[in-house]
Amino acid sequence: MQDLPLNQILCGECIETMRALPDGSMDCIFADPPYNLQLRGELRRPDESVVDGVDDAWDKFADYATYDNFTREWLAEARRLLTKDGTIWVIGSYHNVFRLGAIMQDLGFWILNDIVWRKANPMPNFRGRRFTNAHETLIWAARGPESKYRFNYQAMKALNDDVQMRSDWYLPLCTGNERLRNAHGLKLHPTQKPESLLHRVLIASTVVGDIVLDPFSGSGTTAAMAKRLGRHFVAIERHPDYIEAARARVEAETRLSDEQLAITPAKREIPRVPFGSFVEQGLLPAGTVLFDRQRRVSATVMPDGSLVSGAHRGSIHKMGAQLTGAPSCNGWTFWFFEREGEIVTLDILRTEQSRAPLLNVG
Amino acid sequence: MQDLPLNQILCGECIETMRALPDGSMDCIFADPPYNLQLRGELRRPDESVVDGVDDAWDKFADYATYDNFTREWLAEARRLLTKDGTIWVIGSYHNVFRLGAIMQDLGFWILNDIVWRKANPMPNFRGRRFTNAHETLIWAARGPESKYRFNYQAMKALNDDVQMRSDWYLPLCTGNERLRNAHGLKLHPTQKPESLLHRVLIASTVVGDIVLDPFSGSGTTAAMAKRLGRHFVAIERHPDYIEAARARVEAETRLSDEQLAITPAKREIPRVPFGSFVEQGLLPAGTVLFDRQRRVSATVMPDGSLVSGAHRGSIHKMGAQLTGAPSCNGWTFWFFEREGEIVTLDILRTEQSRAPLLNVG
DNA sequence: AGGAAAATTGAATCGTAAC
DNA sequence: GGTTACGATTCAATTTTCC
Repeated sequence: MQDLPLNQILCGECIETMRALPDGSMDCIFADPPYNLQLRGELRRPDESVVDGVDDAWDKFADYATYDNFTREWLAEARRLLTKDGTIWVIGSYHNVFRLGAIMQDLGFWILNDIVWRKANPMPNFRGRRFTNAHETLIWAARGPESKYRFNYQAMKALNDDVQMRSDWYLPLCTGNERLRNAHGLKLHPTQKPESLLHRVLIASTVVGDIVLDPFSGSGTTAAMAKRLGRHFVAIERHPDYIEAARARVEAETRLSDEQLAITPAKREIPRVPFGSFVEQGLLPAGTVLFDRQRRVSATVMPDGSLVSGAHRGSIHKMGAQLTGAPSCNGWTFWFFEREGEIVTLDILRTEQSRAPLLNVG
Repeated sequence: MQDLPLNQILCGECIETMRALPDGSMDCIFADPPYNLQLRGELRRPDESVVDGVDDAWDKFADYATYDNFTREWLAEARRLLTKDGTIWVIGSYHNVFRLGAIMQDLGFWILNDIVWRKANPMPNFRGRRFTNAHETLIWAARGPESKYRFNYQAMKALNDDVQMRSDWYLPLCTGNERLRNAHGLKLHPTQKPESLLHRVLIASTVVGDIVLDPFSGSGTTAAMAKRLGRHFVAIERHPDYIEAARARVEAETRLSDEQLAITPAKREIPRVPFGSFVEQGLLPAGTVLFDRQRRVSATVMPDGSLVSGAHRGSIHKMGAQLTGAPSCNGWTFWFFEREGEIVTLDILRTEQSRAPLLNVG
């Protein structure tokens, strides 16, 4: 672990570069391999604009056998690099994920979960010929059935408003300022993953100081999030433009403080804090008006900690779901309110609470 | 289609029984194959009660190769039985779905979507060692890449509050009265699928009168829902207890009325009416001036139903495309004209026509 | 400046009836 | 079966432009 090229983005072919790294040197691997999309013609939106699809050479394979051989090779190397108790995450779509999963099983990986990344804002199906392809799949696997892999259960539970994190994650695409762009203002990389996805992956399955490998680094999301979260990374990428941009991105990233990095202890569950306790304590007065990020819906806080909006009344979660028509809703992150002229998330109450243990309402 | 054992639950081994059915006889197939779950020992809840998992003999395979061979055999038969434009649905979990999907692709099936069934009430992860396994995956595939498969897009959109249906479906498990039970009140089948799931599958990909095959019929959900929705079924099951229960279940089921079975029709299935027929009937006089929404271009209606603008002459579609430089154009929604002081879309002619069948111009 | 309307965009395997 | 021409089809989130 001494001569590892830590916290670097290595330039080279993925398989070849992995071969130069020592056995059992990685605590975790995140891999976003080519999807082998096999797009045929150009696709237009109903307004006649052309969809900018993935037509890069790196996503072209002659046939399934060629793709499988490539997949088997890099996955075998990945398994060799993983520590005995390490885990690997591989992301894909229906075009390739079945081949990925089957080959992983054949190589001896032990699948722990398949995770569905439900996209908040997927591209629609413009021709009305299929269901909106609104998700991608992550396979999370241990090196083998006997691995004592790491899973930060309590941290995941805390991230999910104190109920077990499910295998379906609802996260937005990488857009706006987060998306890296070239000199012409066009997206640098066609498939840049959102930081929120890597954040959850790393928090779930690694600890501070762990070494994370990304064999298909691309725009460097894994590397950047590893640095932010106090993990080490080894990233591999072959395209010089991506490497240059990713290095600048990592450079600009700052590591969080140890305090911020202290995740929920795995031993015992932190007492769940009901929303109503904040109202009781006057930290959020009854009568306060909450609204969502877009200010499309609003509701008023009642003295018992319920929300009222029109004829509806319910918990912060129920009301968020009801007013948006969603099956469920995390009220802590859904609602916002105004405080000292600023708009703040409801979740700030819990954040501040955890830093001030004297106000324990457990 | 004459000697098919329609609307019966056949007793026998799945592959062998399929072999006796003729090529291209099934419009749709729904398959819920064994999951190859490799549960090591009993699973206990925190209160020490035993979780009633899948441990039936039919779900045991020696290794991946054995499972793959079985899978390849029944999927090959399924493909033979499918009509040219038929589709197949296969459901699985991370234990087996990657092998299913890869083999389907190898056999020539063309995947249309992978659908995530998000369970409203999944079993929690009692040990806290993984994410709650809260979904199963359905693979929806056509017989091949050139299939003109059926997808009732408008019906799915209507089911989803008029936004197109996504690839993630949120549906409850099969519980309560819907769950078949034996004489002891215990669940009859370990993996009985909810009727809502089959309802959506059948409404999405079949029409009234279609023939649906279920090679792993189990508790008969596919057969029951096919009968209710006016589809024919051929079901295969080898376990006598399941067959008996499923036959009684189907018997008790009633077919909905034709009225209740009417779904939102797709526009492309409504008979076409040539634009010229409206001119012939005088519903739109020759000489009428058409213009686009922004009144940027205009054209005059000729007696033969063509449009003229400057030196150009052509159909409503060709002219719309030509005058805007677009590669194609739907003239019906592109053009407007003035009627009784109001600006109306050209498409109003077809709308009014369909409401006044006496004006039949067929 | 501020608010409203318009434009942009995303890992996409995205026609078919009629002649 | 091949060819031609019709004509169906989009959601959410940002960002940019317009008033």
